[in-house]
Amino acid sequence: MPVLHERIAADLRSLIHDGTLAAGDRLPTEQDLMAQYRASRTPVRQALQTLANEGLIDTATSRGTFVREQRPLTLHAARYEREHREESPADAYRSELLAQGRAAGQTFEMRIVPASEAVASRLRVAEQSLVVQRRCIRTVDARPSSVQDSYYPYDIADGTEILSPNDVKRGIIAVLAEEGHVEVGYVDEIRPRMPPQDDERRLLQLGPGVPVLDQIRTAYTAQRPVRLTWNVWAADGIRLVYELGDLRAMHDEPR
Amino acid sequence: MPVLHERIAADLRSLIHDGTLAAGDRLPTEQDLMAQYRASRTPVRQALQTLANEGLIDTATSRGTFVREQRPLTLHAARYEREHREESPADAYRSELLAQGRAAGQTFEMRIVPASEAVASRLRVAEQSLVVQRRCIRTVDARPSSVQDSYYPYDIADGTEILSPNDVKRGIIAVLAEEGHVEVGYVDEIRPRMPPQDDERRLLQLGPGVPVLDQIRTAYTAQRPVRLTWNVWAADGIRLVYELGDLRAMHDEPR
DNA sequence: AAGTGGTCTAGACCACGGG
DNA sequence: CCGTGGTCTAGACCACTTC
Repeated sequence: MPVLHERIAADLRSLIHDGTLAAGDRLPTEQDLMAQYRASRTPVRQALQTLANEGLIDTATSRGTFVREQRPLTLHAARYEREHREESPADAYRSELLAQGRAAGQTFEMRIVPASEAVASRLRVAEQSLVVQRRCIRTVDARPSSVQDSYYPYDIADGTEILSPNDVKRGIIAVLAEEGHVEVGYVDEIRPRMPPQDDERRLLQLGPGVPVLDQIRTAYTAQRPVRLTWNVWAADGIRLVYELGDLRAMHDEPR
Repeated sequence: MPVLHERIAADLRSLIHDGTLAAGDRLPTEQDLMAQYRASRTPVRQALQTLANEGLIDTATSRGTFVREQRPLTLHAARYEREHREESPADAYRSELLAQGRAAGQTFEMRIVPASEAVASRLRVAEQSLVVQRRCIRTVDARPSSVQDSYYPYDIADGTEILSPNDVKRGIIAVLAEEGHVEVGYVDEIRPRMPPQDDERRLLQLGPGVPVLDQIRTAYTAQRPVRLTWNVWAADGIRLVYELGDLRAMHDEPR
């Protein structure tokens, strides 16, 4: 038989998995659990920390411990259908959320910043040279879901709507294309990262110990990289899907 | 100023980041830290647990606490070059590791098992119907790196090398093609998952609290799904790269 | 045998949120 | 004000590794 804190964790995990404790429900207090297991606070708190690490619960100081919503968002990062339908990415994002019964919101912000090493090497510009950063904080069901920073070389953005501080309805990719920068492909890097920087924690409203997922897309014309889109997702809230090849005949959704 | 355990964690984190403590080095013992900070064991252990969650250290019972190797493996899950060069996936994997100065190893195992719900829905076979499972445990630098389970519908595998208990040199995709099952595309699902099941923890030699990344590839012919390849990676040890579109002119490597 | 991390007890004080 | 989780002290015993 495992040790006490593991038994407590296993018991609570079962209650959550079998639905006795549903999303949003409050768990027994630490005092309750101490009484129930005739244990001291240490193993009780260790069990709760384990579950918090698993993303099953959230603790709220002075209020209690609550079962976390477990509905990861599914996003098609590359989709056969879309490539052949000319929908703008922003619209695709919104319609994909709606299809999953989620409410999408976003805030925009435009800044001109010196390129960090990570941005410069991908856009192939000099470090510290100016790039346009368009930040989009996306919310799902009124909770922050991702921080998306898109970067453009300044020489490309200059004099275009890319410098607009607002959402560009037809999509930045279309703007780039009109300016003669037609994207022909992109490279996506997917990298889980252990707990985020403090500012990311705030933006995404993450508890400590919750990892994030970077999705870094570098888009190219036939000549050069023209766009870098850096998404940071809460790791336990996201599922990315890449569809490759000719899947016309295959359009069912795996679960 | 933050609380004690956060200061201890921050101090140790700095020592690791600035190289004072290098990969493989042993950290001060809990007793040392208690003396150094004139603290009790609780905040010391909490600090160490924080770092363990961040994937920075490993604790080894009775031996000490050690700085963890921090060199994520980069794998091209989809690559323009490869699609046009006809290298078998297994070879591509090995050569990619070699290019990063890593030593690759793998063990094979073949079993015939009833399809779980997750497998059945993706391969579009009945739940509990028989499928062929080929398990490949991959090691990098003599440490387990991923567990890869490939599943094939039994009617397709029957009478082919897919039932062989050994590695198939030219690759299973080639075998499938010879049998008339030519893959035309695939769907990849990328899903971070909070700490893994106990058996996965053992196979991947993961500490508690370390998340994993599922990469689930369902490959299709023009008619049906014929292959399901389910990779489980230690989340902090992997970076996946997808190259899409015509990137012939663009073949530099982002960092 | 000595030292290490893993587990657990029994207390304490605090800040914060809600009646 | 009271209950909650967050932090911390000061001990204890254990299993295991290393010498």
